[in-house]
Amino acid sequence: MGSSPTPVVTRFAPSPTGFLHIGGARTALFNYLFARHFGGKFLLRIEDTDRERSTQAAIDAIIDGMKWLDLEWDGEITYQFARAERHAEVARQLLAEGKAYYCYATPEELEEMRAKARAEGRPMKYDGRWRDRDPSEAPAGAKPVIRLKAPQTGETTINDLVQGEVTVSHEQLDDMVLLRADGTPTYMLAVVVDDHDMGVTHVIRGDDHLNNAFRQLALIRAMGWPEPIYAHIPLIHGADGAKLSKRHGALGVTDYREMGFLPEAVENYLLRLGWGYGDEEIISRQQSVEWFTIDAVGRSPSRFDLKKLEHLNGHYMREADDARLTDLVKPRIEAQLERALTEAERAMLQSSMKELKVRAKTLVELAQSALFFFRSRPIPLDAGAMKLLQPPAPDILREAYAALADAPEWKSEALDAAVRALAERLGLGLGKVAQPLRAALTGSNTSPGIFDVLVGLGREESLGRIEDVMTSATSGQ
RNA sequence: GACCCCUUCGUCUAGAGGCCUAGGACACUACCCUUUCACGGUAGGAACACGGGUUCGAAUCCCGUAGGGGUCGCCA
Repeated sequence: MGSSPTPVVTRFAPSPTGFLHIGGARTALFNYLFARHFGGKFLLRIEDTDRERSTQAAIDAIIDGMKWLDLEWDGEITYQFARAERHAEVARQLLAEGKAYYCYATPEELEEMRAKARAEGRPMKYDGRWRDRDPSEAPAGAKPVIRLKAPQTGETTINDLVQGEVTVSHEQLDDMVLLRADGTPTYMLAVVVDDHDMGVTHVIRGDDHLNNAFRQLALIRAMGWPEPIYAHIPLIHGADGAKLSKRHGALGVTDYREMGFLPEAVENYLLRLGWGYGDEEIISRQQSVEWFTIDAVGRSPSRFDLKKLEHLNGHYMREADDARLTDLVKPRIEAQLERALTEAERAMLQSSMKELKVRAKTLVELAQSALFFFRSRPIPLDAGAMKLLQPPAPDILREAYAALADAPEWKSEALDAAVRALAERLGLGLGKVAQPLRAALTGSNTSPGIFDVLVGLGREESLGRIEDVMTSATSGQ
């Protein structure tokens, strides 16, 4: 493993204006893995300088999502807004050094400027009209912003760990606002100051920030601070190829928890989105820390594929501990049933988990498939079950009832033997007997193995359910 | 509009000049297993955006074209 000359410090810096979305989660994951790979630090900073849009609920949701994915950050969370005075101090320093200046241009003026630039096919940037003007020319009573004097000639090349060498001409840069008219810092100022003060060595973020990097670098250079290493990772796109948004059903990372996904499945999926390690598909946390390198991240955006996530989730559910799955699925079942499960029922659920989990791709499906165990008699029958109970099923069930009732013990092997013997005696395939039984016992045409169902349900409940459909078949319709 | 980035099966990717008649995974199809559904196994269809170079040889290097994406706020 390579060791960095300086300790690696990465950071995840979401703005709390909504939940932790799936793209943000991936950015956090990459930052986390990169730091852990090098034995460095992974910091969390909440960019709450937009007082209008930042909410405590969003902060809670982000932290909740990070914890769910087990992305443990080092040290305390940094809240950007709390550092506003420090940001302003940097702006004033730049002003004092002549590297920044007051600008009195009004919003209307700027709007007009942009419209004109666009019409003339020029970059839509601030034209620097107050750059060299004397503040004495300022309109009376107008509140100025502070702008950075950005370089106007030459070019900057960033050696991005993901994007490679990217060069932008300084003519493309404009004098960005550092401090707003109300004295609060802009994002551009805040990130640069915070990253510096926090000792961030590697800025790993979405490539929607690639252009910002050049402007931020101008500020860093004005301050004479060390430049961080950048890695701009491609965004996740929806199935239609456009930037992921709510429309694509890509919600907060914790919405995937609601949808019944396991965090390790989401993590594995996110990791493989835009990154690969040979033909490896199933990758543990330990392996990913060991294998992860940022330069192996692809440069092209990738699309979100729920099917693959489901497949991965099915895999991780099969591997998951039965007790853990039981705890996760129990509340879902209770919600459906609108009652609590007894201790005995919980135990039964757990002992059936081995059979149940191989058939489900999500916890939602798992809960659904386990529901029949806890229904009270007579259990509801779905369309598939009704079909299986058409004649001659009732007659077969009568025979089955007797055979099962006579079984020497209520164990899988004994019941298996009894039912097979019956099928043979009737000259039928096992399926001809098992399917009606399944319908009677589970109310559906799909379920775990019929003998596991019988054992799980127990003798009394099983025979009772068979009896229910026998009687309703004779009396009904 | 300007600038920046991207382009291998439907999707995620392997591939860093000959190992590629392009590999794996998801999805799909067929078959096997089988009491149903899954799981598992086997097989199959499916891609180097296009056009020029460079080279003995290009998915891999260069240049164009087309398409897609991103950014251009006193938002972050």
